[in-house]
Amino acid sequence: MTGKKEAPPLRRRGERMRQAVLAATVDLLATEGLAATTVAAVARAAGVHETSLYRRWKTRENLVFDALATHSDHALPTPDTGHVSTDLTALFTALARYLATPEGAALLHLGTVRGEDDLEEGRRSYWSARLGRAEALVRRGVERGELTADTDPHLLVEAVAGPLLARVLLTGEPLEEAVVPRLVDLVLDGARARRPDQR
Amino acid sequence: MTGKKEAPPLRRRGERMRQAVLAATVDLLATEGLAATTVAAVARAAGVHETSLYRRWKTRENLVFDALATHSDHALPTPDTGHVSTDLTALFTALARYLATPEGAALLHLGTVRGEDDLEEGRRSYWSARLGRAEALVRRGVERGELTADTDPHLLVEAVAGPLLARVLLTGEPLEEAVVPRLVDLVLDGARARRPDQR
DNA sequence: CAGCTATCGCAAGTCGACTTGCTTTCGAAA
DNA sequence: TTTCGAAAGCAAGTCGACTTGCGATAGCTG
Repeated sequence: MTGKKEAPPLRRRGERMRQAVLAATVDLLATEGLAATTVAAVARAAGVHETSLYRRWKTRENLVFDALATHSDHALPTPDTGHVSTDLTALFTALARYLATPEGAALLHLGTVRGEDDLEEGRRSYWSARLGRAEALVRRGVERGELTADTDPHLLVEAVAGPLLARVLLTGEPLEEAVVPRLVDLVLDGARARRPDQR
Repeated sequence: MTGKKEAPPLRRRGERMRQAVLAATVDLLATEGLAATTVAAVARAAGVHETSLYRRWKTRENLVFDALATHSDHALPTPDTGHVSTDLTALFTALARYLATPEGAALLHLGTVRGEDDLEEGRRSYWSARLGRAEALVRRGVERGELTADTDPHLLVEAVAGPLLARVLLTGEPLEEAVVPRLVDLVLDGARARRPDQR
């Protein structure tokens, strides 16, 4: 036997526990699928009690979404090629690619805002942050003179991102990457065609 | 007493039962909210056994979605003003207005495609039908010469509808009707700007 | 190192979605 | 009218999400 205790129940607390649980969740998600990623299963895999999960994340959806949101951070680039078109295409192609994976689809489904007030704030802020990143690309394009000053970055980004999300969530269409540049071109052309006296 | 039977347990079957249940579901949804619209509650309200609901609709989500889908049929117009811009604006303004209601939001949430194969076919076909209706408007515009022949109706419609859905589902933004004409203009301008030699 | 408290472990239980096996009855064809 | 299969009623039970109350302890603070 080792000199140390054989298997101290491996008490996890605070941030350490959080990390272990999120890792176990992502792992379960990838290997067993969303349906099998039950709260009890995650608790077992992470060596933590089920109640603790509920106390920290309140609901299963919060837990899984948190895990996926944290995990997805490393999946989306922040391109800066000097051209709005290229930047947007790169960013949203990566998004499309990610949404085509099981994890991406799950993230999208669980990232849906249901109630009004509660702690869904996490969901809202997550998407706001992601879309905000894309809006920055557009703003840089405006500063470079590629787009007119009256361009609405928010609307423009929504027009590109919305269809991608809608495909996955609504019609379940394959979401080929080829649509991304077509969408970007369509929307950018539309933005450039706008007359400045537009109200 | 009446000459007829006083209260024969009001046996409902087949199509009659279906109508009664869907009506009861919509009613519950409107008065008590989505959370209170439990399968047991619907069964009680419709005077039908819970098991019967499961046998016909398989899941609660299918039931509620079916009820809302049937109900929403009367909420969306099929405009024909002679101009693509006006037509699309009218159609999607109505959609935006509907999505702003509790029923509309619920429909959107429950209309989300989750699994792959099963009987989610209803969801997919529902949205395909709606979007197809909008695509017809675009096609008419092409025939009238308002848009070039290489216009992709599917992509164009997605570009307008996607952002509306995304707002409700993801960021939960208010979804003011004013964005609809702006979106329509943006996308139509983009479509008109496309060069025919585009691959 | 003693003390304190937020955090976690644990047991027991609620609730609603969904299933299964069996009986009853409607309703239409023979 | 008789008959017979599909559709509905009914009972009992599984399963997973979520709650509650209480006892145990980790781990920072003085």
